[in-house]
Amino acid sequence: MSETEATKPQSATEIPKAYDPSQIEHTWYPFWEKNGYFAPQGDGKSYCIVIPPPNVTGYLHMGHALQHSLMDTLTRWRRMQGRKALWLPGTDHAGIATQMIVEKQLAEQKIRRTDLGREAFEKKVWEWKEHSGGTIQKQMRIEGVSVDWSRERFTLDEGLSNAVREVFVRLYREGLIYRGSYMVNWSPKLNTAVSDLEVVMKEVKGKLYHIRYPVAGTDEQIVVATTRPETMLGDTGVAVHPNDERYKAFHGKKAMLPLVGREIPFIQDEIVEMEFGTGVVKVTPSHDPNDFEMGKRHGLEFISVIGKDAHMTEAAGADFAGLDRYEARAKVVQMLEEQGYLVKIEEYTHKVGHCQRSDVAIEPIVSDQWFLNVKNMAEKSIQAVKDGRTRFVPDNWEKVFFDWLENIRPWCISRQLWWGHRIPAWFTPDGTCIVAHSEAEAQAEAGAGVQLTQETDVLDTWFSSALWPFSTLGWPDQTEDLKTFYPTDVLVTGFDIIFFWVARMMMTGLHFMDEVPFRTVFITGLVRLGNDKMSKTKGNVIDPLEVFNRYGTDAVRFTLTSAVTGSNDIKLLETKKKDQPSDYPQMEAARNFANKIWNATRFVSLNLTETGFASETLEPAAETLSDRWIISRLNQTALDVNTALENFRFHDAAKNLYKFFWNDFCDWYIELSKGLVTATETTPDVHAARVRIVSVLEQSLRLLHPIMPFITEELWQRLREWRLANGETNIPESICIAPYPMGDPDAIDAEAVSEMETLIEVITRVRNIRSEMNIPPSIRFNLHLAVTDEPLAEVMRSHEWAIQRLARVEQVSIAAELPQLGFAAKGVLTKLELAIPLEGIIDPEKERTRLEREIAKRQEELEKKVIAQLNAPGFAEKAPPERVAEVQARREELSEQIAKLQETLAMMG
RNA sequence: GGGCGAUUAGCUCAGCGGUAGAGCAUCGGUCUUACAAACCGGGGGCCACUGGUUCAAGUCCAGUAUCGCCCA
Repeated sequence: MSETEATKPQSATEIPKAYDPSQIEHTWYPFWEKNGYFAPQGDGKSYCIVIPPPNVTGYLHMGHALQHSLMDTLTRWRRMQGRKALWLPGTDHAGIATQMIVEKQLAEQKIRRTDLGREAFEKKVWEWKEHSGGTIQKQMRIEGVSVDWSRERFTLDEGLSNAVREVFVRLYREGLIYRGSYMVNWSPKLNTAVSDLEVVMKEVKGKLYHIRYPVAGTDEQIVVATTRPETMLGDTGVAVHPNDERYKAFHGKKAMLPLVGREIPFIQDEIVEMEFGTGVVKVTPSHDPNDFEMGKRHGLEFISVIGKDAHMTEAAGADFAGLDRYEARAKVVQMLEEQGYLVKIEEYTHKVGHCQRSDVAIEPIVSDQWFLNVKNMAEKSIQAVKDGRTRFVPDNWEKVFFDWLENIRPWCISRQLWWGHRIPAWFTPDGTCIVAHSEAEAQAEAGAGVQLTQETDVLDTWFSSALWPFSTLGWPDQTEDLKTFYPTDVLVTGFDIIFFWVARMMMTGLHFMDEVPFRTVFITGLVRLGNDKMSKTKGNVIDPLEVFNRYGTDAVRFTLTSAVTGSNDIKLLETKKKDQPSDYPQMEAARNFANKIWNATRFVSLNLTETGFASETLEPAAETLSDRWIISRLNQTALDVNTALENFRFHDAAKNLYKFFWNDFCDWYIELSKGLVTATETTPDVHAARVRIVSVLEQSLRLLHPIMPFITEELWQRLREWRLANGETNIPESICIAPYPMGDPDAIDAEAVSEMETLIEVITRVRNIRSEMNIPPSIRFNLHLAVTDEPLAEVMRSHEWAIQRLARVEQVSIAAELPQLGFAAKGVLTKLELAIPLEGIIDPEKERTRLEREIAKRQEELEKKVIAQLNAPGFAEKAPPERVAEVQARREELSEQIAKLQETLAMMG
């Protein structure tokens, strides 16, 4: 649909009978986007959310759908409240993932990236990004997200790259970034170092090899146990605990390394566990993190026997050089056995670090890498949360955050990849390292004519993501956006990236902006299908686009939003069907809700044919009881929804809206309004009823809009036409910039609420009796009401028509007492009694059973709850007097009701 | 080994100190002039277990069990 069509919805009377999301979604997004509604506007207080950037070549999954729904709900809500709201979109370059994909594609053409060379390869990746990028943005438009596309950023774009270089240079000059030869997690598959976080521990069934090492100059020998016998080729020591009595005699001695023949010293180190194996461990400083530390502490030799390709190096000796690490293991074991050094092999299950991305076993190796010392920044981040400058919702995540930051180690930020931000460091021929913003700056520092070679490594993608909340707002320039929107208000993300991303944004934000990057972090749960995590490999995924298409985007958004309680996982139910796509009952329910909204509006619209009265001509006093009641409920709902959203209680917000719209507005208000609203002659009362129902509906749509943007805009626009024709002025062009109803406590009329509740109770009781007595709806009967409270009697008298209509009653008689009626069904309510003469309509036996059940229900409550509580020791003395009075009142009420019901029963004979 | 979360109606979940709730499912009824994707009504719960605090405990505390997640 074109923009002009979008701004001119069809005439209200032509509203289709059934809600069809495909007819209305996709039409409004271009209208919103072209009119710039999502750019921050006005002079309100700023409100900002930065999106967790998805992979630039990624596509939408249910996790995005959930988080985007929540961020959009918050942003639309704040925008409608008049805040200067900005939701800033963007994507990240996902270094490893993207490079892997492009390498895989090249591999299909039998090309390796090294064949192409760095520049040509990078060009390929950019080409691929141009080709397959943009998918996620298109999908986000389908989601209806109100992001400001004009501010969209990409981690590798010029501005952000500039910020990355600036941060790197500053941290280097502050001594926090350093380069050095340390043990890192090496992925032999990806051929790069990865950070501690990118290593996942996996349980592996392996073997524990016990190997005999002779003690030099003696006949004695010790036995060491290892899961990685191939590393023995690089052993440069054996270690025991200093307190281990068993090995005191060996202090100062040397062991003879089998197969190699090298003499290696005994060392004592507290890290050795006396209980493990024999209490003696082999020390391979170049291939184990603990051994690395021990090697440093004790000045051991570092011999690398495994290379970056996970094959044995020359240093492993002629027998092993060039072998794969696992082949080498077999050969070492075989040779040890042949030479009599192998004591035994045990089955052994242990945890082995695996590369998160490629799933191969991590090889700890020593290599030159760049590190960021985050100790200080971590402490400041902890403090910021402790001070409440940033809070987590729910707050139990704060503990997780603290625990990790308290034990943090330097972050290895260099990656041996080609796709990413190249580290701005240059080396002179003599090995001097110069870190600078640009090659020109480095050259100036090195002196003209000095040959410079740039560092080939790139930075961890998370290094650039860590800057996201300020780099996207223009930093290092002091832009207006940066001043206006930093610190941002809310970050919505999953618990899985608290460490990867949230903590790191906190650290850099505090360091460079001297202020937290966000005030609140809302942590979402996982979207599951049944009990399982959705995963592509398992094939149990829901494609958001498929369900958007089937149930409507609004319905899926409502489903997800209403399922959010704290950080609990969201379990989506599935009804599997043969040869057809599964059904999702929760989404069906939400779609039915959308249909309800649709049809309620349809009902109202169908009756909006008259425009002869301007709303100003209404008498203010003409409000009916149901008007006062629905306005009270509307305001209460608005108050509740605003409070719920303030507190990130999305389920509460959605539930309140659902209840109000369906159970109050549709079930009662519309039903009660029908008589007037559908009248053929337009009297002032009729017109007033129409104006009021439009007003309540219109406000309801505004309340619903942040969660269900498409259907509410579509319907709101239809009402807008009539309102304009009816003389209303200053109506905004779009619901998304219309004010959000805040709810007014003064608009809540307690008397009207109470009276209306009694009316509802009467109607419901009559319906209940009809149903229980199996009286068909076609039969109409008379109703007698006994009301002593005069104002309430007046309510009943003035709403006789409502009782007649909604309870299908012929005639209503109202008096202080019930008349003698012969055989009648009786109901006892809190403030009144009712009777339905049923002579000849139904079997008295049925009524007797029904009455007995009514009595039994009350009797049970009276005895087990009320009397038990009143008689409980200490209740009368210690409970608050109001409470005691309450329970006593309940006792009176129940006793009275029981007495009346029993009387009726007795009269039946 | 340490920590976190869950355990309430057949299912999915709210409720977190004062009469056990919703949606879906189920059962019965309905062409009642917006909606059968609907309307009206009903049934269904030792709120995991064991103790404790309290006049009062799904609700607070301690422990147990089962399940799930995170860290080592």
